[in-house]
Amino acid sequence: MTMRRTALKPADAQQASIANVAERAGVSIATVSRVLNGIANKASAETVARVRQAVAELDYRPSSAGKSLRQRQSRLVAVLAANLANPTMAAIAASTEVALRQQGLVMVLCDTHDDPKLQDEYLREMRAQQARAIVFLGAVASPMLDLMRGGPTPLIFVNRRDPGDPNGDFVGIDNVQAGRDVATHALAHGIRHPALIHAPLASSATRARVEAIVESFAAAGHPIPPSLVLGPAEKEHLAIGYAAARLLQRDGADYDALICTGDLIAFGAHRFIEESARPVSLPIYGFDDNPLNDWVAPWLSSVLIPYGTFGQAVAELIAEDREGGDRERVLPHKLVERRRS
Amino acid sequence: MTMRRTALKPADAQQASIANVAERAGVSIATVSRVLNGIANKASAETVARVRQAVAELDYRPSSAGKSLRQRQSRLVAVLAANLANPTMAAIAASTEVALRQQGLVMVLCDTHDDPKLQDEYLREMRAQQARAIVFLGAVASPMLDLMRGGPTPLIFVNRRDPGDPNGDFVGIDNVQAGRDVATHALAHGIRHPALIHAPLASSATRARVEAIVESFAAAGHPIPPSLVLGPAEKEHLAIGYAAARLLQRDGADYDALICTGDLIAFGAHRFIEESARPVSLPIYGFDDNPLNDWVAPWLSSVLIPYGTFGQAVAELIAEDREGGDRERVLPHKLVERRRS
DNA sequence: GCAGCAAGGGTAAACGTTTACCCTCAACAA
DNA sequence: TTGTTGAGGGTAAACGTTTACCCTTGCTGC
Repeated sequence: MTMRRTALKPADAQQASIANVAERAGVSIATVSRVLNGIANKASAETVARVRQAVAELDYRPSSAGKSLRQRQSRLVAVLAANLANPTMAAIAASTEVALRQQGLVMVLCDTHDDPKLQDEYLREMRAQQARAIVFLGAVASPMLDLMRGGPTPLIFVNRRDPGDPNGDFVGIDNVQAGRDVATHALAHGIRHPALIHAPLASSATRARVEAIVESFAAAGHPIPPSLVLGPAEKEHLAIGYAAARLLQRDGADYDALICTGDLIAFGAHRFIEESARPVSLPIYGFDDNPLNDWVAPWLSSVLIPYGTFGQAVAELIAEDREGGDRERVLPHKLVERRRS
Repeated sequence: MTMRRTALKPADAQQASIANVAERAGVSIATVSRVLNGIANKASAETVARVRQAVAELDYRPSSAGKSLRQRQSRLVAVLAANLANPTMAAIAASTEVALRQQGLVMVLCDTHDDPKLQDEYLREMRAQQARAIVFLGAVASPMLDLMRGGPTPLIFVNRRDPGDPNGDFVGIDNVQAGRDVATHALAHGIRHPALIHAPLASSATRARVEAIVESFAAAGHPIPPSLVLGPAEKEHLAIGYAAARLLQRDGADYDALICTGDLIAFGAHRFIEESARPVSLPIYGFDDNPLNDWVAPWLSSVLIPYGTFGQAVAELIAEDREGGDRERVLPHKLVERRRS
C-alpha cells in the first residue's frame, strides 16, 4: 500500500494509458495515437509494429472518457424504448445492440414508459453523455425532442415516425401495405365484417394500419361499421385487447374475425374469449409476429416484421454521412398464417 | 458560419460548460463545482443561489466525459445478459434500469449470448468505459471474468451465481426452497411420478431446483426414475421443452405431471403436447412466472420470481460501500397455481 | 495584541486523448 | 548551390471536470 505512482510507471492494477504504451514503444504519445487511428504517412512500418506490440503487451484500450472529452462525442448510442417489457421492443433492442457493436458503438437502453417527461430526462442525460445518436422505439412528442431536432445529434425513429416531423430518419415497414395485406387475406378467406381493435392512434404505425384496413374493406364493398372499430384507453396492449373483447361481447356485436394492430392486443382479446362461457373459434390477425407466437399463439395470423434486421438498418443510418436528411429504410414484411384452434 | 469561438462566449448551440456557468454567476469554476457537489462550508448562501440560477438559465449539465476523466469512474453500469430475447432477462433489465436511474446511474445493456468470448469482449469494453459496476444476468466462466474478480469494479451476479466463486455478490431467490415448494405442492395434489425437464445444469439456479425437487420426491417415498429427468442439449429453452416432450412420448414414458425449470421450457413442452394426436391435460409447473403467463399460459403453475424488485436490490448492492464482500440479496418467491385446461 | 481558526473562495494541476504546428532529414529539381 | 517536397515524428494546447493548496477576512480566546 505504499504511495508509489510516478506518473509514467506501468501502473499496478490500473488500466494502461496511452502514455504507458508510448513509453514502452519508445515513441511519443502523439505517435501512438496516430498509429492507433490509422493516420497514414505518419509512422514507419517499424514504428507501427513496435506500437502495436506494446498495445498488445499492455492489453491497452483507449479510455472512452479521454476520447469523448477530446472529440466532443462519445461512442454511446441511446435507445429510448417506450416499453421494455414489450417483447417487440426487446427484439429490436437486441438486434440493434449487435449491429452497433460491429461499428464499435455501445448501446444504452432506456425505458421512457411513453412519458414525455421521462423521455426529456433521458434526452438531457444523453446530451450530457454526448451520445453519438439517439434511437427512438416509439417516440412521443416532447419539448427536448423539438429542441434537439435539427441539432448535431442524429435522431432515428423506429416503427413509429417522429411525431413532430414525418420526414425524419425512419426504420420500419410499409404499414399501409401491411394493413392492405391483412385485409386482402381476410377478404379472400370469406371474412366480411371483422372487428378491428387498435392501440392509441397517436402512433403513426397504428394509424396507417387502421386506415389501410378500413379502406380496403370499404373498397371491397364491405365497410366496417364504426361500432366494430375499438380502441379502449388502456395503458397496456394486453389490457386493450381484453377490454375490447369484453366490449364486443357486452354489445352483442356480430363479427366474423378479429383484427388487432398488435400481437399483444390479440393475446388480450384471445384471453377474454377463452375465458368466456362459450368460447368461439374465429380467425384472429395481429401485427409483429413475435418469435414466441409459434409457441404460445398457434391461433394467431400475424404480419411478420423482421425485427432482427432492424438493428442493421439503424446502424447503417447512424454510420452514413447523412448528406441530405429524409432517409428511410422500409423493410419487407410478410403475413404469416396460423389458424389451428 | 463565422469562426467565432472566444473560449468563454456563451457557446452557440453548444452545450454549456462549467466555465460558462462560472462566468455567468461571477464566480470561479471551482466554486461552481463545489456548489454542485454539495461541498459544505465553501460557499455563502448567496453564492449558492447565484450559481444555481446560472445553472438553470443555461440548462447546464456536467459533461460525463469530463467527470469520468477526472474521477476515473463513469456513471455507466453494464448489464451483461445471456439472452435478451428471454422475457425474463428483459424484465430484470427493465427494473434495473429504473433503479439505477434513481441513483443517477446509466444502464448499458449487452447480450453475451452465453458466449465466453463475447462476454470477455464486453468486459474489456466496460473496463475502457470505467464502468461503475457490472451486473451479470447469467454469467459464464471466462478469462476476463477471472481477471476482474477481485478488481476494483463491483461484479454482481443475478439469478445465476458467479461460476467461479459461489460467494460473489448475488441477487436471486432461494432456488432450493423454490424447488421444494414445487415438489410439496405437486405431492399434495396427488402427483407421484412427474417428468422433470431441465435446462443445462451449468447454471447454479437450475442445479439447485433440480436437486431440491428430486430430493423432495425421494424423501416423500416417490423417487423420480432417472428416465423421467431430461435435459436435451438444445440451445433455447423453448426447444429444450419441445424436444423433451417428444422424447417422453417416443419412449412411452408414464408420468402424471411435467415440472420444468423455466417457463419457456414449459411453453415448448406444452406446444408439443398440444400438437400431438391425442393431447393430454396434465399439470405443468414452471419457474419465473413471466407476466405474460396470465395471458398466454393459463395452464401453467409457476414460481413467481419478483423480477420487478431485482433492480432495486442490484442498485442497493452497487450503492453500498461493500465493506466485507459476500453479500447477497435473497428475494421472496411464491408458487402461483394455474390449472385450467 | 496576537495566535489560531473557520468561512469563503480563487489558482492550477491532473485525468487521457487528439491534433495543429513545428522540426529534421533525405531526395530531388533547378 | 538553393529551394522544395514529403516522410517521420515530437511538443503542447485543448477538451470539462475535481480538488489540493493557498490566500484573505473576521472572529475567539488568551
